Amino acid sequence: MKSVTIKDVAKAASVSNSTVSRALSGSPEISEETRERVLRVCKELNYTVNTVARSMVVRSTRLLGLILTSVNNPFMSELAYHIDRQARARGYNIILCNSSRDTEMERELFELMLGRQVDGIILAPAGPGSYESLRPYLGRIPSVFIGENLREAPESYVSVDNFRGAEMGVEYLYRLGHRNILYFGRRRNSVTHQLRADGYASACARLGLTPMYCNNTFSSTSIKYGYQLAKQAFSEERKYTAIFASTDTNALGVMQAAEEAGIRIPEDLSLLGFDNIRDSSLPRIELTTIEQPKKMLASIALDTLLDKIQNELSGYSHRIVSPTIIERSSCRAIKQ
Amino acid sequence: MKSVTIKDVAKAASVSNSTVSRALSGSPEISEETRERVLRVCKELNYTVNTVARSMVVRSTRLLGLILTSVNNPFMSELAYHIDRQARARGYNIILCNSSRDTEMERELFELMLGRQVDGIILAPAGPGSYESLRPYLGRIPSVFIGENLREAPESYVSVDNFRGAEMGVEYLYRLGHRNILYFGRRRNSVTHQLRADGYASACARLGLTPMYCNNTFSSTSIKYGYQLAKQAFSEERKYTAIFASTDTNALGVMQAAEEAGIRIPEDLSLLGFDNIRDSSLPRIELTTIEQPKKMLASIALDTLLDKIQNELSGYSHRIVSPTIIERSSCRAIKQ
DNA sequence: TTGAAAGCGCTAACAA
DNA sequence: TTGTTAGCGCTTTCAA
Repeated sequence: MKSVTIKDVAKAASVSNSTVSRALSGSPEISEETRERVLRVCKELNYTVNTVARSMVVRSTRLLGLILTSVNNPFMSELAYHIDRQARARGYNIILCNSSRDTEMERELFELMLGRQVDGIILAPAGPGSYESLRPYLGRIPSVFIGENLREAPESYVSVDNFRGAEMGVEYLYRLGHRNILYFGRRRNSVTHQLRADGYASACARLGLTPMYCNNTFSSTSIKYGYQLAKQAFSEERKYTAIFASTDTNALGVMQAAEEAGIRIPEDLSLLGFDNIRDSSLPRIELTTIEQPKKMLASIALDTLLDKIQNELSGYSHRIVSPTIIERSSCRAIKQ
Repeated sequence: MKSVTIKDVAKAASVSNSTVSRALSGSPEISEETRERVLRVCKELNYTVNTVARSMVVRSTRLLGLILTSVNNPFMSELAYHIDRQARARGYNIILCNSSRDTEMERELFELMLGRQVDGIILAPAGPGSYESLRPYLGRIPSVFIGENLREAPESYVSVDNFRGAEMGVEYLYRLGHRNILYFGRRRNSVTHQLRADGYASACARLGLTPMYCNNTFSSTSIKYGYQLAKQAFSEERKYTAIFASTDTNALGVMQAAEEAGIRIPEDLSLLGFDNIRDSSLPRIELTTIEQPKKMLASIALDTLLDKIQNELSGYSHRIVSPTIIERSSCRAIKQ
């Protein structure tokens, strides 16, 4: 498996190494004649450029680190897909890693990426503690965060407007006639979730509703946890006509618990989610939800990062995109 | 953003480059005393090893190429997740790419990975044409395929037993009393799908059933296509009591069309899938299906690849894993 | 238009 | 135990 190098090509074409390099890079300082000859020899010898060697001298790998909490999560995998497609179109490849929402592993991965000389890093923070943990490295490489977990930090990030999204959700349910709305799955250990809960509270205050919460005591969000939480909630008297779940996965858990408890959605209870993961559009699920525009988040994250890299910018930028509401069939209008 | 090199450390610790290198690599040919001093200086200077430079000399990047048709597909993203986790545990990172089921793009990506000097490649082939297209590169790098699309080729692959899985599905439905089973979504442009259809036909023959097909005329499988196909199928008279869908995504499409057509699952029609993607376990979906053990596929693919890399094996191996049936609630027993 | 030579940051012989 | 040196494959001055 010994591979063909520029040297081999040079010898075979009886030119110098630099001439081969010039032919390959499309440099103008070479005659059309020799370029053709060199390129022909490259073909014959099955020459493939060694990007690693090139990286060393040009001081750029055209590699981007993508650190997610888990690709095995529909929101993240969609993000990863779009980031890869767009990065490739611009001549970059992606090194993918999963932090499993573990701050220490995230730090390790960040350092690893640094060692691999990636040109930049896109990171979905494991949690609000990520900033402190990553701080020592942040000045050393262009990076962009996805989500609002690091919004207090002087670093670039792109996120959906979580606060506004939650407000929109409440307003929507209000318009449908709901006056008693339970906010389901509030979590304290995430800025994103804090913002959603705040948006909910703010809209309630404005509309004269009394906020009601069902707190998520688990460390993360999942269908399973949502199910357990909802099961517990359904064992008590229901003082609400609608549930606003903090995430779609939570909502899915609610749906499952409702199914078991014989509570019909939307006939007996309206259910609104947040994120619009792929599962929510499935037949029989048809969850009405607040959409995070994933493709747009991916685009902006990438643009922001490449802009930093290519223009060697040192400042930071905060980009917030608007959520939209996706109406499906888990919410219904009720009479007062 | 000028980074600290081994040279800087050497100077600061007043030793030679090689001593620093030795301290870092945990070599035994160095005194404990100097090692500690060097390591301390590394800390102080925030030294991070330049993996790219190291790769050049050790002729190994500890990077693996992972070429999928699309991470934005629950089966693939789960695979990607497990491959990443296990690769990292063994000191490797993953460069992720999406071929979008495009053979030409797949070829480009393969070549790109070669140029990036990855130590090996795991690839989920775009289609049966992939082998011919990739052939020129195959001898140049250890690689493993996922799925049976390249089963005729003298290359390593790991796959679930698609033929057997389909047989199992038919046997299961037969045991429930079904005698008229429609095979839904047969596709010709994929060996995997051909094998599933063959397994279905074989079991039917053995059990004395008449095979019935609903062919997928689209180039790939998705909920949308499944829905369109099923809508068409439901406009005609139903001569079957059960549908065996070639994939879970197809089954989900069937479910949606059934919902609209007022056909109840499983009361009016039993539905069986293949793959066991995450969506299938969702509340209200509860699709009974043939499981592909994704974590195991990931493990075996990685083991096979690393084995090839580390032992410089040149042969190939075929690993077929057994499918299992996951009973949920989309199939019911009927009386003859 | 071409070639020679230096050097990117690291490891690995070989010498001391 | 440590240092010196060469070299991985490439690009990029600088000279010819």
